[in-house]
Amino acid sequence: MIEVVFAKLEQFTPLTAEDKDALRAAVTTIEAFAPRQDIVSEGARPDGVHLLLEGWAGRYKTLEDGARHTMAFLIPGDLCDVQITLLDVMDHSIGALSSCRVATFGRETLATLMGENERLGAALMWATLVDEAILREWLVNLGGRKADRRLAHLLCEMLLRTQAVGQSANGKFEVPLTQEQLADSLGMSPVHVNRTLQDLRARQLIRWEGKHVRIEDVEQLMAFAGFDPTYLHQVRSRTDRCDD
Amino acid sequence: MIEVVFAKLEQFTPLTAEDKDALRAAVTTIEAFAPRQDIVSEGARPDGVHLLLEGWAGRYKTLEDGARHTMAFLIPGDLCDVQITLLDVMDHSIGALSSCRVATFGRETLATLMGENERLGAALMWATLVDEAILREWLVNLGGRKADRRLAHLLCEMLLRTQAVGQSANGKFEVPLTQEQLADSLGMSPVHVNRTLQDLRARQLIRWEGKHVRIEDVEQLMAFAGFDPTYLHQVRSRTDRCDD
DNA sequence: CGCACCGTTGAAAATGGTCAACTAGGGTGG
DNA sequence: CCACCCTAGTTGACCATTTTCAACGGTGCG
Repeated sequence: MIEVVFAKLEQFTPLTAEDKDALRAAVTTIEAFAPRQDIVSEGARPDGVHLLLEGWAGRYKTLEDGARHTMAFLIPGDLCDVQITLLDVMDHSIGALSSCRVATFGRETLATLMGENERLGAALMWATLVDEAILREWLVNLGGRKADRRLAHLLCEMLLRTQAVGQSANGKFEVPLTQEQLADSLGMSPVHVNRTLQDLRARQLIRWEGKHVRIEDVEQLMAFAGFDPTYLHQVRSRTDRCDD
Repeated sequence: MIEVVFAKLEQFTPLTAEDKDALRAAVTTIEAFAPRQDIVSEGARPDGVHLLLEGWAGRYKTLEDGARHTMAFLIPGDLCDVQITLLDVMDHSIGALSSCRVATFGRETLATLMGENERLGAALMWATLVDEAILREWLVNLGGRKADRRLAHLLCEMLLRTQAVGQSANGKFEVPLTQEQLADSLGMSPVHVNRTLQDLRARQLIRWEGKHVRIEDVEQLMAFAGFDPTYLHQVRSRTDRCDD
């Protein structure tokens, strides 16, 4: 199950069997989380580094008025908090959006591992830099694009990211989110997300079946969204793979 | 002139005279940039790490339609690209917003320095983590707050950040930006920035004199904006200082 | 069966964008 | 020194997008 993180990291550089064993050995616990449950809470000083194995989670803050804003979607293979824990307190929370399984690494274990194993260290560093690049793109997406392009852009990103860890096939992937959770990340109301999704469906850009999205013509959706995949820094290109 | 970065880093931890000398010695060049000139361009692979000494710069991307979105304001003492250059290509640009002076560190010089000097390494790491925290807060600001609160929130941040490097006194600081540049960072039109500024002035929350902003009652502005300074992770509190 | 959650719809209202014009100030060339 | 021009800030009127409120239908589950 931890294999998913290998797929993630190997977008950047191939890992040896020893690298993988070392990572496997660094895992201290594996826990399950229910939807809406916090994996790491604001104000806490977590003891370990969390790796998402199954399900989706979100990085979020709660505003004065009680509204929630999601700053990142975390999918299987994503590390939640490699660096952040170096600061005194978490300035945001990480919460499960669907049912999740989460592995925890000991903080020091991982730190020494990154120090000793240069390839692994670089791969983990690359992963956090990509997360930051995604954050920047989200800011641009929110600040500069209208609702329909914005949603389309998010879906393009989801396609490429799920593809990279073998969670999509033939342009079809699972989005285990409610429209409200999507709304919280896009800075729009749930109602408008609903209408915008309908609009994208009407334009034949996407197909939505239950919790699954299918994108027939990726080129067309990317053109509509103004999507440029450079920011994902997926060095080694990857073809679709089936879920295992 | 490089002293400004000491003020910045000492928000996190005090530096010794040797630390400061080491940093000073790592500087290879100091350059001037005119407004609208790029300091680092998208697509480039910069050779050094840039430190802003004077003036303001912005991290930005250009959208499909030619619009520009600013993802961060950089003020004196800020490092532009400590980590980003580890990736293959810059996925965004850094441009001067006012007249700037910029110091450049040799990439390797700084890397070995961070490796050898633990205190300096930690301070620089802290600085980049804070930059990331600011990015997250901007995302929330953009996604979750209406125009007036959003602008007010940005001004609160600017006050605290300029204060921290001795660039503000008695709630008054310079904002060397046009309303259009503000608009590019807030995801709103220049016209609406103008009207929103007038609104804040009418509410007596801010005073705007030329390129200078004065905030009489910080508490009130923060309350209006829903501003919580935690995300700036200013460990060591600092009082106002005069420009030198 | 009934409750809770989610997606969906309609209509009214608010927020912010666009367009166009006008002003004020600073610099430049005649 | 003045005319000119460019930029930045400002204003008004109109329009587009998005939010809000309220209601309804389906579905899964205790």
